[in-house]
Amino acid sequence: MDTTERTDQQRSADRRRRELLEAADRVVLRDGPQASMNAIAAEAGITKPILYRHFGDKGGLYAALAQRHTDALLDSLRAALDAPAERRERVEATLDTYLAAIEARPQVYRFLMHPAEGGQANEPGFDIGKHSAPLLRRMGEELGTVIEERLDLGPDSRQLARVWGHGIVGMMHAAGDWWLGERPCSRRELVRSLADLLWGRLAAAGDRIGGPGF
Amino acid sequence: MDTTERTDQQRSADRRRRELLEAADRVVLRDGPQASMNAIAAEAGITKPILYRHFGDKGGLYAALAQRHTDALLDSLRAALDAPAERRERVEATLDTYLAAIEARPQVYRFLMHPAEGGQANEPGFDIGKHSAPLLRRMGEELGTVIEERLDLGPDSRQLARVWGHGIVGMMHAAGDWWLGERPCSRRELVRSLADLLWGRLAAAGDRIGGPGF
DNA sequence: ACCTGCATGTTACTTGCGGTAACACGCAGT
DNA sequence: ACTGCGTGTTACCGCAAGTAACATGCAGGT
Repeated sequence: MDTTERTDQQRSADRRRRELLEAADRVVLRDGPQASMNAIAAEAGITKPILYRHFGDKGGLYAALAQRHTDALLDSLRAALDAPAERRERVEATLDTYLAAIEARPQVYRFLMHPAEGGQANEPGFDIGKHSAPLLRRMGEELGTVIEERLDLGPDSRQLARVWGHGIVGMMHAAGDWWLGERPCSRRELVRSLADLLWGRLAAAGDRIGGPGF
Repeated sequence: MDTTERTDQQRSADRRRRELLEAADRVVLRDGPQASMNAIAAEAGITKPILYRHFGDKGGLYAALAQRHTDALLDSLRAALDAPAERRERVEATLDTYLAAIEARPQVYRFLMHPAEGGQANEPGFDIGKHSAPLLRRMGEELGTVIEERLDLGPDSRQLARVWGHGIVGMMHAAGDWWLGERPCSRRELVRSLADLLWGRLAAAGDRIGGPGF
């Protein structure tokens, strides 16, 4: 039957695709976001056109690659979010999970955050990276959904939850990016500081002597 | 005298430099961050090598361009931060100033946030765009300084203030980016929602029926 | 056995960009 | 008139994305 035949072929193609993605992964892990198609093909032991047959263009490959890592990270975050503990504990666990991930694989993380590197970006027929960070968006939406599901925010809760989701994710991201570059403190301290911020310590803080305060 | 002569030349060079930057500005405003050196040169009515004589490489041009806008935006933010009003009012004014800026010139804003486009990045002697967003970093540092200057945060206030600075800026950025793409609400509403987040409404919110809440 | 279809792989090319070398003009000062 | 120097050009290199055209291995039908 052609169904079994096609299934066989499809499975083989899927396997190949996964192998290629893993090779690409290794290269990105080594070279960061500016990994070239040639380098990826070489790592996989093949040549460029095959990559293009499998993924269309560089944007396709990057999207597939990004989705793998994004899915994995989102799973971890969901686990931290779903842990049986107090709200503050879970917020801290979520922040810590994210920071641990970017700490473990900075190159991959940079790739996920800034995949628009493509270069001249000819985009003949397709618009790769029209806005830059699919991971940020997905995390923001996800967190927004969770917040809306579980918190009682009164009217406009949907809007508010989504804004907060994107806002919190952005806070996490920017602080993590800065922290990763300068390492001004331990991860634990960073987590506590950010959680404190979310817990309203900014509003609660007293003014410093000499001025009305921020 | 050679002093006056050199001053003349230097002034002429500076004028030229400013003209070139304005031409580059126009192109970036039109084409976004992927504006090519050729296009910028053409807009300025000259050819590539002159750009390279003035700015060294693309990174140099982008850095100069970024600094102009970054300085301007930071000035606006400082003004909002320094207004004579309650803390909450000023936080909202600052958020609104930033959002108004990115709303007015999305292309420029995208350029400032993702200038790492460099491409193959030969980097013969220099490392352009090693981390991606100088504007974010500068805003984060600036805000951190302001917070530390004016708020009494107890011990470790320096660390805490810097973390908060980068965190708040990141929140502003991510939420703004998302908002700019989807326009899910008015700017005013967005500002209020973010200020509410910073004011601890996340911690204060009640659980929804059926679960322990986020 | 033979031909056909198809996926897989290759080499060799085009296009477009960042960046540079070498050459040409204009205009001070001696 | 000759020299230095800043301004401008054309023509080129290297490299990366993406593509066309050709080769090969392996099903399955006749």
